[in-house]
Amino acid sequence: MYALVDGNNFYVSCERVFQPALNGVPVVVLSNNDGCAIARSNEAKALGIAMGAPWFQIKHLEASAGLVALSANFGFYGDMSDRMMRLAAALGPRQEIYSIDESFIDLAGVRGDLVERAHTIRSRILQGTGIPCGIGMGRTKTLAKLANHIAKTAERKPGSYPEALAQVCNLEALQAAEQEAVFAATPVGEVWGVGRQIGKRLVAGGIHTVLDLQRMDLATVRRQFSVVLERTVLELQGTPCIELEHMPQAKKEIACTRSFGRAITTLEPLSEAVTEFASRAAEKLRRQHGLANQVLVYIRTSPFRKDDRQYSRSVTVPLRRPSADTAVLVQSALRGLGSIFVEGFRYAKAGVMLLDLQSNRLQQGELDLEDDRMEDRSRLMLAMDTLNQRFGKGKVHLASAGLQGNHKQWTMRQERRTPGYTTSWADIPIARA
DNA sequence: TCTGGGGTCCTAGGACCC
DNA sequence: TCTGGGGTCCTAGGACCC
Repeated sequence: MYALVDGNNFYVSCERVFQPALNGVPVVVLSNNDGCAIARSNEAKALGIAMGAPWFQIKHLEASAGLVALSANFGFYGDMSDRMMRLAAALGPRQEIYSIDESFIDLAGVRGDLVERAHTIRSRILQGTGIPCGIGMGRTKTLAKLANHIAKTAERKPGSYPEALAQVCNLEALQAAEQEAVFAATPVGEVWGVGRQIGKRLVAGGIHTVLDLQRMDLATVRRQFSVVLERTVLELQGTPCIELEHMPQAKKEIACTRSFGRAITTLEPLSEAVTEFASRAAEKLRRQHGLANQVLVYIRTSPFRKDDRQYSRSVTVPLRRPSADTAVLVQSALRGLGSIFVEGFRYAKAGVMLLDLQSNRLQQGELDLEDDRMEDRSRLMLAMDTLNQRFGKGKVHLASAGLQGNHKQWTMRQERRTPGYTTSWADIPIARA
């Protein structure tokens, strides 16, 4: 048995903790560049705002419907997430932190009334962090996800499901007929692993609900779709195929990519951006004690600007030896950039990815005379990381990232940023009696 | 004017080998 | 008259997730 604990409208809920005036108001949190809505309050959903809706298309709701939009404050959300995860962990013996607002809990060996226990944990999270969440439980991770969706929908849209399933839903506690009714009332696209494309194909084939999918013939699913969807059907039928990942796995690739605040046409600001992206990626790589064997860099124009001539290219630069050295990674990325940059386009986005990662504990011994120099380099990297951690991101960086004070042409827009309530001493809220 | 960022897994097809 | 079969590795692209 598994549970899935999931914060409701997570980023919006975080903001509401410190701005209670936002309760009951339609609120969205915007992606980087204030580009599109990535979290919506229930009131915003009720206004018909879709996930990922571009801000410029819904901006008029500010005036007409009192919509409030905030720039994403990921540092703050990450801190709230840690607090929530620590409380959620008490639900069972093992926890997998699946995303910033979701964790799976293995319920093996947990005794007593699971629904009651889940309600207790839910209250503790609400009291301890101010974040409301939904808890779903089932025999497999896919069923737990589904139960979570049912719990949240039952709360948000009374009448959609039995009232008793609101906030906490344990599918195992339902009678067979009740479970069938609930599955028959849930569109197939809500299943974990069924996205837009597969959902469309399923519906075209007459599979409309979770119940339809659960009853599909496995061989047919495999033949017409893939082993991946077959696994999903097995999980819906109660056969576990996806294990709980108790320990966080080392990343297999690390990316840092950004859209620019406005279009870039020349090489110099692109070089600055690529330097910074490679530096950020290198920091992440060192944090997981990894080394990269290849660096990929890409640049592209905006596919949304139909009138612009389009260009999109990437190149992979192999490294002479595995490395986590910012200077090595930046140089490789810049060399790659030089090979794909073409004048005459309006660039909207660039990115650096570190690929073919390995652990630095497995480093191949090398017969060369540079060992001392390499030692010095890794001490330099450690010093840089420590300084940046202590005094703030990017305080120490390579000169090609652009000197501070220079106004960077490519930085993103963030016009509605809220304070770092729990992550910055200067921003700590003050309580008044 | 204006549309995010960071991941994983699977598959098909080509290159290459014996 | 008339040119095999099978395996592995790599890459690009597509689908999914939050």
